Amino acid sequence: MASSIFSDWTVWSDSPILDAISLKETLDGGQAFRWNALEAGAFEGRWNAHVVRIRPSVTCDHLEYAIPKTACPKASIDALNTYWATGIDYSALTDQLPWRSDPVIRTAIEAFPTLRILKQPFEECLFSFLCSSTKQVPQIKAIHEMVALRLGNELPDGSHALPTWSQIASGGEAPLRDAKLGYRARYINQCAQVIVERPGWLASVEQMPTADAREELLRLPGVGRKIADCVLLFGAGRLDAFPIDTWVQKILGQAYSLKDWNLNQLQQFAQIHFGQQAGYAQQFRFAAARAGKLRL
DNA sequence: GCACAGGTAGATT
DNA sequence: AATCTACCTGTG
Repeated sequence: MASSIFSDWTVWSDSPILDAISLKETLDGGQAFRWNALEAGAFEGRWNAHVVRIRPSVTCDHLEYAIPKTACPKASIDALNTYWATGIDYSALTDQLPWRSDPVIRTAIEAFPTLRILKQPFEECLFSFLCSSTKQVPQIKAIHEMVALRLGNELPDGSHALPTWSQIASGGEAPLRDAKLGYRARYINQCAQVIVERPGWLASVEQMPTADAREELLRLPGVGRKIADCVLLFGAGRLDAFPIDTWVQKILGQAYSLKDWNLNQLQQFAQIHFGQQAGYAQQFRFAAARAGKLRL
């Protein structure tokens, strides 16, 4: 076997414990778009300047990781813990969801018992979901690779990071069009121009209370309620953010008999019935719906 | 050829 | 305030 640029597999002592199906759904179910499956249940992912591999241990009671030999181990493990929000007790949160009274939630948790919400870099997450409108996961992933290759810094393994907003702004719209972003290219370029004109603004948005942060994100071209809530949920740990897309709309319509409700009414319903973990509950329903576990 | 895919913004009822 | 429609590209 050829020598690898990656370190040996190492125990990730603070790792979450996930079954294989929940792990795949968490990494490749539409929250993040830069994870790829390797052999033997392992995954390789990229965010900011990090390239990380993870896999279940032989005994499946923790995860192991590997990083490029040139990477700083301490920075990498800190980044992993942040990305996975390992400080949050997801098994306790799962138990707080209304599965006892809600058969949809119960079915979804049975299918993906250890599903988690990632805490991705806020600025990258905004880019990701600007790419996502009326696109399917494989296409979104392909777009990410093309944009990274054209505009992002090279990483230790020869692949590329996603570009910073500054790099996107400098590149203009053309490379985004080349990356098959279509009409989204104009929005992304406009966002980049706005963001570089206001240094520190986007970072400050991440720190705001959820409602204020959402209001700020909605000022960006191409960012509507759904994308804003995805960025808050998957990029800022706001589990109360509740993105309503075509899937969720269908689920709420069928399973909760809310067929003729409009988006605002559905938002209200979610806030009242699913509360502080509304977004987490939504991700369970979304995963179950996509897996065909719900009658829709 | 044509509808549809984890939307949004602007125009038109 | 609710309902069209254009906007790109890929897939079935």
